[in-house]
Amino acid sequence: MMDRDPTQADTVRFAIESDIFNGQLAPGDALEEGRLAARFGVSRTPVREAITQLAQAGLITKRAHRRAVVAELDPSALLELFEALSELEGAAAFLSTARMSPNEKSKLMNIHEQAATNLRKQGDPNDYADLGFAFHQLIVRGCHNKVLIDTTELLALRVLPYRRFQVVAPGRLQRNQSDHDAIISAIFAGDAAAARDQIQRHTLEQGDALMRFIALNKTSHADFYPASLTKEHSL
Amino acid sequence: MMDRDPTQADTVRFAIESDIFNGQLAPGDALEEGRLAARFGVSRTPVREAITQLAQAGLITKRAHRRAVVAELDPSALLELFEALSELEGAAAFLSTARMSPNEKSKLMNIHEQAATNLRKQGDPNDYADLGFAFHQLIVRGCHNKVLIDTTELLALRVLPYRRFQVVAPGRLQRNQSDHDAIISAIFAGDAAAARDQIQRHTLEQGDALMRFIALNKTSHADFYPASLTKEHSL
DNA sequence: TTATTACTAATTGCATACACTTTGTACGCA
DNA sequence: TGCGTACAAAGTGTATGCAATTAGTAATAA
Repeated sequence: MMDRDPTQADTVRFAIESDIFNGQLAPGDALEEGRLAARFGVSRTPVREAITQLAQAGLITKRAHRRAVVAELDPSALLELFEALSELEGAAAFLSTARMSPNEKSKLMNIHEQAATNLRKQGDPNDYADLGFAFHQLIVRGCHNKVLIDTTELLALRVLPYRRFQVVAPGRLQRNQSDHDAIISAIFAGDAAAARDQIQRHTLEQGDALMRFIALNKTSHADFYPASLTKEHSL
Repeated sequence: MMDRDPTQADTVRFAIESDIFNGQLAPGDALEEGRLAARFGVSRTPVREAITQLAQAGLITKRAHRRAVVAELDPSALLELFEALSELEGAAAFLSTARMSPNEKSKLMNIHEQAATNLRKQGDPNDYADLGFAFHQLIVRGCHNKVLIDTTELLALRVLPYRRFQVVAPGRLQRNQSDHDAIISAIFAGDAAAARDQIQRHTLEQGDALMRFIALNKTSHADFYPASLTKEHSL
């Protein structure tokens, strides 16, 4: 949508996105055009435009004459989101199995092994999460279908604000890693159907876990937002 | 996104959408904020907002300092779009097989039979096209997953401007109808996997036909836009 | 004639102003 | 005290104006 020569609306939009993914802005938080305008040193016009775009993308909820808020997903909405995402990722994986270049495949394997190492050496769980994100992203992008990629990543973005809820339950990471094992095996074996089924089940389970965790912890969202979440997620 | 109390931007947005789907606005046509504002009797502000939203939805292409144009899809982009759409519809059909209510199923069958009658009696092809659209829509909505439905319909919208290109090649409608036969049979038989495969192949073939037709007729788009296309497509 | 350049007109991006809607608060009443 | 109402403060939706950029046009050179 935006090209070179980013307009101020693009800049503001990106800044707000970052805030949402960083947790500076939590689901349910209100977005006031005036304050944002002041904060970014622009008028309300480009801020409004940015908000409109984010609303269209589903990251923000906007109703006429009411202030925009960062989209809040109740458990059932989260479930739907993950169900749809799992289908999209499954479709992408199916296509990627045949379409990924050797270079893309080796990148994927590389990420996967880095993750394994991180796990073995009990590295930073945040790093592990980032590697997992990259893993999924590489598979999705491997399908070489821009529409499918954009659509999938748009949905993936919508769960990102909830990522910090990710439970680090005992054995969860190992389970994740062995899931990834199965996925990567299917891809390298050229078994597209298996790749689809594996990643679909995997993503669905991730969603299930997250959903249940949130459902069980209905306390104010703010409690779960640690002040220090510095890592920027590349989009 | 919009609720009751539609704002002027919503009104304008809807009007532009209609123009695009009616063919008043063809792919490649420029959208001037000033003229649109004058035409709708509002200022440029709500027009800009409407355009921003449509751009985000993919119906319009917008670059900084250049005027917005109705999105143009080259054959390869169309192919990608249909590939993604076929996966989405396939996923929806898979879920719908188990989730459609008896009432929804009977509605679907009803539409299908109306289409059969239209075909047998050589009715208006436009009516047949509308029934086909409704057929797909009912299946998609039958999955009861709002995210998946919205995502799928968003992509379906993006091909709508090209719908008038639809070839009425000999036997094409019969083929379409027998495809639908197979799909509906799978759904009523409760065979989710078959429903998925059938609708996926079907949608992919529709896209292929359209794509090839457009590729073979590279003349100015305007040639293919008959003046009389009065039917409004319900969204 | 065709291509290139300079210039003008049209158009976009943004700031500002204002009316209308909503939200927060204090008051009055039960 | 609790609830509803009225008023005040804040915020959103839209109109308008202006500067920066693009698009159209005419003049010039090849």
